[in-house]
Amino acid sequence: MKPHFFNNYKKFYPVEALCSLGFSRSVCKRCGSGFWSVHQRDFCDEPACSGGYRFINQNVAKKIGYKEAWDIYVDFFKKWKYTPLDRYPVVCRWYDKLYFVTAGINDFQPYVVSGEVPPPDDAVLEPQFCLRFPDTDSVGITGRHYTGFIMVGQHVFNTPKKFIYFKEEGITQIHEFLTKGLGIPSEELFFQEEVWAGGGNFGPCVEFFSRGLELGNQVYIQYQFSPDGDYKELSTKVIDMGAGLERWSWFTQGTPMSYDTVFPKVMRHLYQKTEIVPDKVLWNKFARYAGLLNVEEIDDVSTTWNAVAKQVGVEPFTLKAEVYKVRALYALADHTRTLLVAIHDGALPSNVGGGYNLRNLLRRCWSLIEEYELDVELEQLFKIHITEFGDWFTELRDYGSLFDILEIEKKRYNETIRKGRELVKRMVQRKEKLDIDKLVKLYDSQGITPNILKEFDPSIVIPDDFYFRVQMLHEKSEQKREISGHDIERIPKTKLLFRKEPDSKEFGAKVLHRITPTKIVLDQTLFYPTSGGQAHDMGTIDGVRVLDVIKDNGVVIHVVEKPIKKDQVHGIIDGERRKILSEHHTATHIINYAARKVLGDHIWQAGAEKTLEKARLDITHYKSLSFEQIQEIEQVANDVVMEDVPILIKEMPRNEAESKYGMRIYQGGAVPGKILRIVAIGKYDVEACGGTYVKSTSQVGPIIITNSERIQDGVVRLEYVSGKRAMEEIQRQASILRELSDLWGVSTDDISKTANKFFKEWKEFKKEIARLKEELAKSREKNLFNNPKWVSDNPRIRVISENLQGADPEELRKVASHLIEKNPDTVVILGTSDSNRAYICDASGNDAIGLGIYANSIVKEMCKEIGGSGGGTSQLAQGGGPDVEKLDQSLNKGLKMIKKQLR
RNA sequence: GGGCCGGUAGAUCAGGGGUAGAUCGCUACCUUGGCAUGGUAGAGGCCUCGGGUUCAAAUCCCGACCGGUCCA
Repeated sequence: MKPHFFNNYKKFYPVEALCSLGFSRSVCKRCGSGFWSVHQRDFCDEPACSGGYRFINQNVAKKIGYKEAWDIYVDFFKKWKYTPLDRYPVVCRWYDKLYFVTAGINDFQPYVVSGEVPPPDDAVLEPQFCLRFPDTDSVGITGRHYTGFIMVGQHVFNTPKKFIYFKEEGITQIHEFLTKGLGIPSEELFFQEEVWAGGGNFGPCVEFFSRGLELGNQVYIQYQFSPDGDYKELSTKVIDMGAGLERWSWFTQGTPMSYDTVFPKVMRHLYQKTEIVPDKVLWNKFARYAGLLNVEEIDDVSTTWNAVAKQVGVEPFTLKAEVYKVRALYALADHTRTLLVAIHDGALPSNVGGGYNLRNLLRRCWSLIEEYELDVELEQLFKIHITEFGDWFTELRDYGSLFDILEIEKKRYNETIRKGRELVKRMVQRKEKLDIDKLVKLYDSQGITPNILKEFDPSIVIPDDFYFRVQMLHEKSEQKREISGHDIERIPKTKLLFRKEPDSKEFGAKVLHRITPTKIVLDQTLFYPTSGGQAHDMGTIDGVRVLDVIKDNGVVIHVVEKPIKKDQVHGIIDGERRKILSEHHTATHIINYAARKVLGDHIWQAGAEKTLEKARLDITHYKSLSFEQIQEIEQVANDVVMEDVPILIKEMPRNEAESKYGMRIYQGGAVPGKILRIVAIGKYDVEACGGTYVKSTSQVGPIIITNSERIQDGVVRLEYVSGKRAMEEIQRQASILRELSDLWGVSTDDISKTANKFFKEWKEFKKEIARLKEELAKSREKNLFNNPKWVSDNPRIRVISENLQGADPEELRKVASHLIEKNPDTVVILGTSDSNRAYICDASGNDAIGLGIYANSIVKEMCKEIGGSGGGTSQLAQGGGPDVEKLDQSLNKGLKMIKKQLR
């Protein structure tokens, strides 16, 4: 696509505006891109083409602070009627393709960009905090990379009906802001032609640079990829300008790295606590080339380091040591800010999904502290960010369970490291071979890093492609997803009668389409289809049972038991079933509120299901719930029930709902459409949801939490029942108790005391039995020893053989092993049996073994006699078989074998 | 979402079809004026649970539960 845009640049880029601003086009002699500048030049302004950052320690423009730059920006765009918005949460709940917001435009994907939902305003600006985990290794080195940063947005939404601004206006406005707002002289600006693609859309894009630093880029989203690889023009055309706010203040201040201008308080604290003082002269020299060290974009990192070191005029080793040391501080400052915002917005560190990125980041902080032996407390950094960054984004002051979460994460981290160390220590002690495959396996399954291995065995060689090998372990073909194959494109959306008439049970409708004879689509329906975790309604259509109800693209499909011929039909829904489902759904919202109240604001819905039997809600939480917490949630939920809070359902425009209730309304995930259906339980819980509900909380009846489990790291599942099902549950539990109390003849209050007593007694009896068996064995031993079946003369071997009826296999073993322990010249053959199986145990004393009498080979032969098999060691062997009546015969056989061996 | 690893004494872990172990901790006794320590003896186990294979399962297989870890 790039060559196409390049060759037809007049068609795709804002050529007219750039010309009238005094810019002319050149082609970079190094990278071949088209770019625009006031004075002609051979190279574009990419750091690699133009020789690095050339604003360090320079005064290109007047000095501007971090937030100040945003304020100037908002102020500047006012005259073009741009509306500034609040930031969206970084946890991207409205767009299920992403865990986190990675660019400002994500705020409006997918429904605004696709045209399905109107934008908050025609032209908007927003300071969107974005997360970029792939940049982790560049943080603190290139000066411009962050794992969490503010992307300043300029978004204009042009619809076929209304044109606002597009390429020419957009670039003119940006030019004016850069020159007059930030005060950068026009001849210091470079506009480079690029192509951007994302989220199924693409379009031309102009990146703007000054002195080797990209200050932002403006995308003109105007095309959409088709499934067949082709593309088509979008009806809605969008300006998507994004710029890292961090870079603006950095550019004007010219400090070596941007971090010092973004969170100066945090940096000051870090310098003070660690007593690390960056070498000013070195950093000023280094910073100019720092931008070239973006590990994501260069193939050979060490060559680049060598080149940079040469430019700076020091040994690569010295440069790296100094840069990495200070980088640790920059990384700590960046990572903690990222974590603060992400956790505040509802994400949790865990081992799945986006949570894994957060845990990685957190653990990287601790390992940096350890590696450089820094006297830094992470909690303190968070606190300073809360003051410093929270001064702007005041919501961050409500940090909720943050410090709890950190404490638990720290414990987990320490535990993992400790376990890893001990495991490696043992392996090294045991002199186990630690080949490459083993190292990779250790890291993959136990998280044991090569560093830990080196601690215990410095001779271990870690291959350069270590992490590549880890990835190879995970390479597997992706599972294909099933796609619903209903041909319903041309059928009109079904009118959902249950929305307007939640209490109706019967309706008339027309059959619009028969997908199969038993899968029918009506023009309207009262049947609630399975959606939003709520199970479907059941009932009849013209007397034929409805088995399933599915929704596909707004069309409701009724699966019926047998074909219905008529075109005009009458439907009846099962009111009792609907009632229970509505109760369970309402209870779910109440439980969600109760969990949030008891556990904290980090609680979000992570999934839900409401069936006839029970309901369940998965919530985001960082550890298993205690029984007390479960009971407290149950209590709070039932308080809401008893308060008899009316449930209000109203439809309202998405923008209005978002601004009135915030992003909390998206508990169930993405909800498409311009109009949202808002379900409010008083002041307790407000959600955008399409389910069915009762009229007020008291109709839910008692709510009983029946179970809670941690279904994965960071997600806890609550299972509960309400109304009629709750009554059944209470009675079920009562009858279990009743059964027990009847059985044991104690009152229900004493059940646990009695169970305790029984368990203790059981343990005591078990020990007593073991002791008695031991005693019995001893007396048998004496008896048996004194009555050998046969004693050979020379060498002298005592053979003891007996059928010990009534003994169990374990007793045989005890007796036999004791006898040979004390008397090495003894061979023991014992048997016993129960109603369907005979058991044999042989033991051979050391003297006997020396004469070739092996217990295991004798047992094997003996067991053949009784139709079974056996084995063991030459000293002690056991076996058995089903032919009980042949036991004596088998014992004789054993005796014969020994006699034969001794002859 | 997918893969991998683990669950054995109060704690940390060996063992890996055939007699349940080590270290620390615990209890008692000895040593001492007392403590630290040292010595001796002992208590402490539903080998997570449920199925299966087997003459025999802590051990092998399947499933559940609990935990850990890596990757997208």
